[in-house]
Amino acid sequence: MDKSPSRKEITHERILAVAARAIRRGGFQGVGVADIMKEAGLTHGGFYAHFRSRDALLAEALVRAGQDSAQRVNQATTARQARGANALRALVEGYLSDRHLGELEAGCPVAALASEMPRQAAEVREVSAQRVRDLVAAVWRALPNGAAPDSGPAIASQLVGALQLARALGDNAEGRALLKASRQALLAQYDHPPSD
Amino acid sequence: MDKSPSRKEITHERILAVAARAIRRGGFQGVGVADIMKEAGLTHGGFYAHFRSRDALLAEALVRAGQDSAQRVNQATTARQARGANALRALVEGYLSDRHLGELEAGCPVAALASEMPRQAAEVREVSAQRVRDLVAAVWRALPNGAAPDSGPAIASQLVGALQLARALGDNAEGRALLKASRQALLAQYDHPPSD
DNA sequence: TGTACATCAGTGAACGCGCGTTCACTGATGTAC
DNA sequence: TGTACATCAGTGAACGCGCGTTCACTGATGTAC
Repeated sequence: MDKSPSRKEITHERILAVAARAIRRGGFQGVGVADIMKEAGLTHGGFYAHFRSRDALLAEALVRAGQDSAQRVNQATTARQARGANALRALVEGYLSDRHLGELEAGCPVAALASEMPRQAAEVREVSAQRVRDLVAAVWRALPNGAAPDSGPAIASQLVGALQLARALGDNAEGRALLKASRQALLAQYDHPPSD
Repeated sequence: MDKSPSRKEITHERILAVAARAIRRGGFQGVGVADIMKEAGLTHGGFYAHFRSRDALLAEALVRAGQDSAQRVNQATTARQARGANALRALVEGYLSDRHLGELEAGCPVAALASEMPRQAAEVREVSAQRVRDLVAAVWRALPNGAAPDSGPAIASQLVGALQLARALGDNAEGRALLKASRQALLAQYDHPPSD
């Protein structure tokens, strides 16, 4: 049975929740120990009672961001499936939605951080690689039986790339247009709607 | 007619060439004024005779990186076309090559920097958006006549996404496998080889 | 061709600032009797 | 139930360091005569 969490564990979780959002908002390099602690309602001095180093926080925060995002994706996907979409269509429409374009801070950490990942310390890169594997696996699960094995990585790439290019264009008409084009191209290829 | 460049212009170009590689290697945030100047064989004090600010350098360096990379892509594409590939296949095989996976520093700046772009100063974001538009346009030019209009953004997204995910996995067998899968999926969809 | 001077590219010290990390301390929590 | 004490989470000052930016200066380049 779960022990009820200690005071320290509660604080640890609060720091982590703040950091998981902060790394997506500001990037790995845009996040400071003092900022995180302040946002969690603490002073920076206490940080090292909770984490070995800043990199250790980044690694833990990335894991947390992945969990949060996976849960959100699952909820959104389930809701779309309840309205009649198949698994792949539900995933693609959710991931490449205007909503996800804007919600950088609570969205997929791979899309938010991919180009910074190769530049991180080893412990952060390991967690990063696992986030990528998990994303590819999630796409794979949404594919119909008998899909080509290459489709998992290919579709995952397109999801991440489209969101990033759209965000680079901006959360505006131009960005949304790119997102829509990628979404429609994907659905046309992998999810031919029933002709009626 | 071109004036022969002044001493200052030559130095300016040298700083820019160093910076164009440095931003791809270290990211926008990983690049320091003093580092750039040192690598260009100068002291940091002279920097502000060449650039208004660090952000102004980042913007100019990104333009330069885009030009360098476009030239490389064009050369590689032309070489592959000379060996019989059509324009799209040549582009995809070049962009998603093991070589490009490893040469972060001289490769496509959009793939190297995409997730950092939304976090930059306005002058850097404007140049970033233009890099994205140029990439989509380059893909469009490689498509056969009559291709669906959505294919430009969709394929550009997949190119950028695949390179980034592969780099996050590492310049190793796992990263190359993801790259290969994306490449093959793309070519199977958009460039059905002649059956023989 | 040679000298005198103005221009200008680059130097290096200095600035204020914020970073990651350490540490002696405080004050609240919880246990022992 | 109440007091005494040990534990422990969090505080806040301090550290060394590197950053972007400024500026008075130097020494080389190039023009005027």
